[in-house]
Formats: sequence, structure tokens, C-alpha cells
Amino acid sequence: MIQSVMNIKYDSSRVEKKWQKQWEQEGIWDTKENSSSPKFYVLDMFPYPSAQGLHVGHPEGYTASDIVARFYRMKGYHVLHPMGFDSFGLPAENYAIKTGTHPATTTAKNINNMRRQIKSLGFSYDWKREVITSDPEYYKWTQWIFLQLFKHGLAYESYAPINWCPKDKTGLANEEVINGKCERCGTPVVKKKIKQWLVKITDEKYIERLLHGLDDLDWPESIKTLQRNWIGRSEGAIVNFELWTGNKEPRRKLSEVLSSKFKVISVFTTRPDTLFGATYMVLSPEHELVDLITTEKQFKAVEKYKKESAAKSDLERTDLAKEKTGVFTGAYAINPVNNAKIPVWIADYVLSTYGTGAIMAVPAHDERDFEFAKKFKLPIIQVIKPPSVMPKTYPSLGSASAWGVKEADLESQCWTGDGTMVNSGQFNGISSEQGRKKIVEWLNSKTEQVHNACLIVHGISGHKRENWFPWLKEELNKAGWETIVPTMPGAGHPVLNSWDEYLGQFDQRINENSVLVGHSLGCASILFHLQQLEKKVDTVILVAPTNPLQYWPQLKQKYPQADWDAVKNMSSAQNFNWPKIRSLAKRFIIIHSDNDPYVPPESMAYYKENLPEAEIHCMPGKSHFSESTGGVTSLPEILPFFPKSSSNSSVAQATINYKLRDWLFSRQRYWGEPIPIIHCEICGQVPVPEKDLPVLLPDVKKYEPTGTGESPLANIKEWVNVKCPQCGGPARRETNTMPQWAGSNWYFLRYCDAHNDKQLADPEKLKKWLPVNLYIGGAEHAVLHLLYARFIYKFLFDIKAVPEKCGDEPFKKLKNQGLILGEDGQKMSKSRGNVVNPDEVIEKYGADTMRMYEMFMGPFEDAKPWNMQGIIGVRRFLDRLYKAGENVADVELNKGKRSLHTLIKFITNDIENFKFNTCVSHFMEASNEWFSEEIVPREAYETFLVLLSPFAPHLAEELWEKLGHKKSIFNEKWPEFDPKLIVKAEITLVVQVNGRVRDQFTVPAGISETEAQERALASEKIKKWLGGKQPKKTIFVPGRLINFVV
RNA sequence: GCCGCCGUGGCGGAACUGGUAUACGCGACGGACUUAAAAUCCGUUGGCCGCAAGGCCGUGUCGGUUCGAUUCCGACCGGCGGCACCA
Repeated sequence: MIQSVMNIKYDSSRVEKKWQKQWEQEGIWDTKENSSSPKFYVLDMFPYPSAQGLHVGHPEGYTASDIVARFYRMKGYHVLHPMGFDSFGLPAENYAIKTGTHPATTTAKNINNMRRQIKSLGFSYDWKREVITSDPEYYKWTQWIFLQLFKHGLAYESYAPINWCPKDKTGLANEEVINGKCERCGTPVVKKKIKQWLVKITDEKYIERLLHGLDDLDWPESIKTLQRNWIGRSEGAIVNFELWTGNKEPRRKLSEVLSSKFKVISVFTTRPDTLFGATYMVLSPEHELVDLITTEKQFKAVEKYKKESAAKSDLERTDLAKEKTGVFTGAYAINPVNNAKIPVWIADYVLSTYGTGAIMAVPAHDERDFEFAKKFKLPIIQVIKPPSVMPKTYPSLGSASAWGVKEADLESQCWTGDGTMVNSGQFNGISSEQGRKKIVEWLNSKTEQVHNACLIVHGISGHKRENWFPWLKEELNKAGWETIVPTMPGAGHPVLNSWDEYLGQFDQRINENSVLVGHSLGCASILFHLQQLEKKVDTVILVAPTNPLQYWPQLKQKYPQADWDAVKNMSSAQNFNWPKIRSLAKRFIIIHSDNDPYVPPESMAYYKENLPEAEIHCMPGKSHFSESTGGVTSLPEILPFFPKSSSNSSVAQATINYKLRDWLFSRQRYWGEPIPIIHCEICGQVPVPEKDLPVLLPDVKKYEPTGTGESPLANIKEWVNVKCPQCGGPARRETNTMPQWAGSNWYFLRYCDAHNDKQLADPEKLKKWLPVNLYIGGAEHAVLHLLYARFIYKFLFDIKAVPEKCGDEPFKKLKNQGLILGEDGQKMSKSRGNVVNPDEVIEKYGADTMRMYEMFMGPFEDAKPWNMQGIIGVRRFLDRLYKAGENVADVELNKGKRSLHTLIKFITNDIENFKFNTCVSHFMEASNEWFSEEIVPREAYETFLVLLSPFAPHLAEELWEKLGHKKSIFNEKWPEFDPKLIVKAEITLVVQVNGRVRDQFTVPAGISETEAQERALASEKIKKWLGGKQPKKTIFVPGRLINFVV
């Protein structure tokens, strides 16, 4: 029970309030901007201002960072130590739904309460730099960052299915889904297809940097591993399996299938060495090819299975799927290594979102495939022989037969490790590691050399296009093209309508053998897309290229009803980076006519100028629209320009896959930063001009999300309906808000220049402070916050918003505080009733006691239970220290010098090594040694107070003042220890016989081995243990022990 | 299942680089002060045997390396955290 401390002399609450007030008035924690001393940036993860206020876990991290901040200040550093609030989020919004109180009101109230609580612990924060993410002055720059992402093609809208929490009525990022349930409310998550904004964290430009950047960081290894696993890089190969053309009763004509974008089934595998053991294939039920290949006979079963798996929530699909399920499609594919005809199944153990959404199944060497094959009686062929001898032999571990079992016993288990290849044709006998490489090489070399992808984009040139493209497709098919990716027909202006989908399909298929064809305005699209893709291709063919600069304004007028949403990419035609485009293709071909009103000489001049190396072919007498073809000319005439069969088609291609998915950046909720995009019917997605930022979050009457995927903002007509900033036409604001994590991934930049209204922060100030030297917070942010913040920082670095000098990693050193558990050893929670309220602790014991106890409980990074009884020990220590102040006298510190300097050394080292718990122990030990005496030497007492001041600032300051000092103790320099004074004159030498302690005595510290031996052998006890025998060997550890071996 | 971390007194924990295991604190027990209690102060406190000197055992379990292991290696058991059909 909490015991009364009323009659203790030290009145903590009075003293603490007194100094908190005085420090604030004097502004002694204000950051000194102009200082030539080295900088140190100590950052805490800022809290969400919850209604429950501060948790005892918060002060643990804050105290540690405060100790470090004060320590570095006293060591002469120039320290930035700020605090703020991450104040957008669901709880305030849910509270608003329940009570009608505006989230801003709730948030302000909670912030005030938490700020009071934080201040009551006496931390040395520079509150003048406080950052609040829901403050428009702040989120203006969150929006600005979003606009930069958008302008760099890293923020995009998509209709893909997302994780949807039915209770919170909002989309969740993958990282927010835990065991198939919503991180916040535990509701099972379902898939929902809604329009959403995503941020391309998986962009090639960033993903490897996010991975490798971890290598040099001073972070806990566990967090780095967590991030690496989350990114989930795996190396392997994409292998193409041809469809078997003899399939019976196809529902679709073979030509239809083959002319689709899937002529083959592509799989991703990390084990190409097991290809000879691939006895069947599995597509995920969502795979687009399923419809095309399923046979009439299997159609019903496949449809039923697809429906079933679609209806399952993620939770059911993973949790309940202990038993594998699946259905045969009726189709077969050809294994490229041995031309074996293997069945194609669908099963929901194959994920549509990873790899290509299809696998080759090698039941002998993959647990899941094995299980599936057993259940559906599919053949199992062993192709890897497990090593029969262990890499290292340990006789104690029994015989190697334990390993041999796996070789023989394919009935009940499979071998997923490496080994020697068997049943694999010419690869028999080589190791599986080698086989991985060799099989991929071999497959590539034996394949007929043809192109594998042709991307065709036409313009909006109108009527006859429907004829041109199917025909082109067919002709190219006949000509032996491996894969033709067609345009998608649709209403109005087909390409434009399907533009987004269209691009997505190509991206992975395009490689250095691809040919890209554009017609009319599609030429600009092709070039722009190529530039965005940043992949090398073989050839770019431009047929009747119209000058985009000339045409877009006209077209907008001409086709006001068109889906101009989709034209956005082309509106950026002004942004062509010609040198880059020219570097991306080996060959450029331009085909035009001399009789084309849409391709006037200016257009040709435009392309000639920018693509000087292009081969130009003029078709005399043709026009832009030709009767039969819809193109500039008839196909037979342009086909010769398609380069034929000049390079490799990749049947197998080494590649890399990641688990990480793009970051869901929109929520269908209210209390968040509005996404600064305007949707115009003509111009599409238009970024809000920077001068119009911030887009303020308006008031609403109802906070409930509509549940249909729209936020409550959609109901405010006067806010939603705006004029397009580009064309002035009618437009609508984006009504989704940003996710919880939007504001928190750059707040540490803002602290450097918290009130700048011209830019997110002055680069000069960023240069001064970044990167963060020490970042302290909970391990629960290991993935979400720390990954996103690193990504945004790298992006800001790339666009030069973060100066080059700062580097592209924001947090040099990271420390995670361990969880503080309840007294019952369980996680603190309201329902368990084991929550400790910091306010009460401070009231009973004082802030300094609280701070020191939190440090004393155990290692900073370990989880440890709170103990109300334990805290009294710290309080007693502080009381004794307080009392000892009365006995301070100006006496010479003679013998005490050594222990004083030892203490300085311990405290200094332990702070540097984050061992705050042992600091407290050292303080207590020193206190027991010195302060129970009648006379306390001033030198010892004062130095002790300076060392203690980062831990117990109020008491240290109070006692410092009582000693007669006029200036704050925090102006003191951190004491240095003198190594000479620490050396002990005498030590206890331990004498061992056969490694067991048998005697010990005090000897001069520098005792030599011979002397030590003499003394030890003289000991009666040792004589007894030696039993008259001569030691075989003597081990002498200077300053510690001597050991005789007999 | 996979990845990471961790097992030391009644409890939180300490132990440098392989060198006296259990520092410091809590609790418990005994004592002082007090009419009494609280508070405070002093002492004892890993287990077993012994009057004692002293001895034996002891850092999750079993084994290994070593003159010597809480520390290094191997296997296992138990706990915590994360990921989870990632091909």
C-alpha cells in the first residue's frame, strides 16, 4: 500500500513546483541556436494525446532522453530536445461520434492535460518548438509533402482491394492488420475494393535503400530484423510455363487465350533448382488467367471455389486453412525443363498479392505443396537429395541416420533444404545452390529468340481504331511474338478510360526485349510511360506522332465528356526528359505520312529535334485515318518496321520479390489531414496549388463515415465543390483524409524550425540539427512509424528538401524502452485494473522519485513489472540525501577521492551505455558510504549533486541552492574523473586450487606473479588443498587471482 | 511453423573482455526508539550438513570446450515479442 510520507522533511511537491516555475521563467531549456559547440539532437517519440493521459510507460522513455539531454548539455553540447503531439487519429473521432464533441475540442483538452503531466516531471524540453500535427500551420506541410509525392509519381489512386475494418469503417494498411484483425478494435478485417490513395514505398528507387540503409544504423538488431522481414526481399526467378495447347473442351478459344496478355503462366520461385520436381501448378483463385483456361467440365467447380474463397475473410483464409483446399481447372501447362504436361489447379494457399499470383508446385521439397499433393493425390518427385552427413560432425549428436531418414521417407515428410540434385537430367549430381543459377541460364539459352512483349498505345484519334488493333495483334501473333499486350476496348476513348489499369499490367512484363508502339497521341503516352518506368526497352515505334503540346488543349475542348482523369500523365508531356527517354530504348522508329492533317511539319520537327537518332519513314499519300486500318497506313506496310526475333525471350529470369506493399494513404474518416487534390472532370487529378495550402479541415455535422467508402467530408457540398485550379471548370475536392501516420513521419524535421511559414523547415537549420542523434520510443513502432518515416525522409532527401549534408537516414541511433507491466506482471490495461496513474505516483512520492524509480526498475530495454513497494527505496535514498545536506562541511576529501572519481566514471559510462538502472545503484552505494557519516565533505556532496542532477533535477537544484549557489546547477560542467585516482592501492587477491576459491588476502595492487605465488603457497589453507603436491600449472590474472592446478 | 529476445535468491535485478555469483533496492526476520503504531536507524537473510572451524550444492535441463563458464559451443525444456500458406 502507498504509505504516507507526510512527516518527511523533504517536501517534494513544493520544491518541484518551485523549480519548474523558475526554469520556465528563465527559459533555461530554450535551445541555443547560435552556438559553435557540437550539436546533439535527442528525440522522443511524441505521444498521441489520449483521454487517459500519460501512462507510466511514457515517462520511462522521456526520463531516459531527458537524462541524456542534460548530460550532453553539461558536457558542453548544444542540445535540441523537443516535444509535441501526434494529434490526428481515431479515438477523438470515435468520441465525437458518441458524444458530438468536436475532435478538435477533445484533442485540445487532452493535449493540455498531457502537457501538464509531462511538465510535472520536470523534463528539459524546449516547449517553444512544440509541434501539434492537427495544427493547420503544421499540416500545411504534411499536405505539401503529399503534393511532392504526387508530383513525383509516388502517390497514386487505385481501385485494388484493401483491408477494410467494418467497425472503424476505414481502410487499413497491411501493417495495421494483426492476425487478420484490425489493430485498434480487433474486428476481423475483410477485403473491400474501393478507390484509395497509395504511396509507392515499394518504388525501385526506395525499396533497396530502405533495406540496405539499415546496415549502418545504430539500432537494436531486433528492430532491424523486423524491418528486413517486413520488406521481405527474396531472390529467385520468374519462370514461364507454356499452356498445353491440347486442352479438351476449352470454354474459350485457344486463340483468345493466347492473344490475351497471358500466353504463359508466369511463376515466381526461389528454388528454380527444383523445377524438375514441379508436378503441378497452382493459381490463386483471383488470378486473371483462371477464367481463360478453365474447361467446360471444371467450370462449375472452379466458379464455386472462387466464390467460396472470396467470401472468406483474411482470418478464415489463413487460420482455418489448416487443411488445404483447391480445385482443378481442367487445363495443363508444360514444364519448360522436361516438357512434362502438368495440371493447373487453383487454391487459396497461393496468394494473389505475392509474386505473380501463381506457383509451380514441387511437393517433394515444399511443405505446402507436399500437403496439397498428398491430399489430392498428385505426383511427388524427389529432385533434391538431402545431405547424408551433417556439415559439422558432432559425435554427441548421434549418427547421421537421423538425416538420412528424410531422404527415404517421402511418404510423411519433405525436404526443404539444400542438397544434391537428382532426377534432373543433365543437372544430376550438382548441388542445389549451383543448380539454381544453372537452370535459369540453361532455360534462357535453349529458348527460341523472340520478343516477349509489345505494348501498343493509340491516341484518341477516333473511329476506326477498333479495327486496327485486333488486327495488329493477330498479325504480330502470327509473326511469332511471345506475348502481345493488347489495348483494352471500352466506351468513349478506350485507352484513356483504361489507362491506369493498362499501365499496371505492362510494367512487369516490359523488359529490354520489348517493343513499344504508339499511334497518334499514344506516342506521347508511350514515351511518357517509358520515362516513368525507367526500364530499358528494345524499340520504340511512333506511328503518326502528333505533338502533344499542340494537341491537348484542343482535345479537351473537343471531347469534354472524355475521361480526362486518365489523361493526367499526358498533361505532363511538357515534362519530357528527352535525354532520359533516349537512353531507355535501343532504337526509335517514326512512321508518318506526307498527307496527314494531324501530323503537321511542326509535329515532326518536334520529334526530330528531340529524338535526333530516330529512323524516320514517310508513307506517301496516306492520311492519319486510313479506311481499313484506322491507322496511318495499312499493317503490311508498317509491319516491316517491327524488329523481329532479335533477342531473348525470358523463359526464366532472375528476379527479386518483396513482401512489402504500397502504403495505404487514405482513410474514409474525418479527423485527419485533407488530401490536397482536386478532381476535375476535364483535367483529372489536379494538385492544389501550393499557395492555397493548407487545405483546411472543415467542420462537419456528422462524424460518421458514410460506410460506402466515403468520408464525412463528402457531405459538405460547399467544401467539396470547387473550381478546377487548372481549367476553371467544375471540380470536386478529394474527400479522404490522410492516415494516422502521415503527420508523424516528418515531425522531427519541424522541430528544427517549428514556426516557419515559408517552407517546412529552413535547410540551414536542418543542416544544423539533422540527423537525429538519439531517438527513443517504444518498440511497437518498429515497422509502421520507423519504416514510413525513413521512406519520407529519403524522399525529402531526394527532392532536396532535406539537405545533402544530413544524409538519407533520419535516426542514427535508436533505443526502445521496454514495456512497463502491471504489478501482476501482465500488460497494463483498464480491464485488468492494473494501470498505474503517474499523477498519483508524483503526488505521493514526487517527480524525482518517479523518474529515478523508472530508471532503477531494470534494464531500459527490458519489459519489467511496476512495484509500488519498490518505489519507496528510491524515495528513502532521496530523503537521506536531503538530510545529509545539513551535515555538509568544508573538510578535505582524502580517502573519499577514489570512490568519488569511481562514481564519476561509473555514472558517465553508464549513461553513455544506457545503463540507468546501475547508475541508480551506484548513487545508492555512494550515498551509503558517505552520507550516513556525521560530516559530509562538501566536494563529495557537490559533485554527487551534479552527477545526480540529470536524474533528479528538482532535488539537485534545491540542494545546490541550499549550499549557497546563486546559479543553477545545470550551468555546471559535467565532472571529469582522474584515472590515476581510481587505481586501487590494494586489492583482494583470490587464490584458487583447480579453479575453486580456497583463500584470499589483501595485497598491493601491483603485486607480481612471483610474489603472489609465494604468498599463496605460504597459506596454510592452500597447503592443505595442494596436499603437498607441486602445482602442475599456475595461472595468474593480475589484480584478480592466482590459480594452482594439481 | 519461422524470426528475434530471455530464463540468476521470496521479488525487481547486478556481475568488466571467461576470473570471488547474488552488488543495489524491495520484502521477510531480529533489535533500537515509542505507552503503542507508523516513520526512522542498526543487524541477519541462496540451499543443505555442522556446536564450530569448515564443507558440499547452486545462475532453466543435459552435455561440450577451459585451470576456471551466469558468460563461449551443441541439444532440449519453459516464457515473452513479432511474422505467419511470402513460393
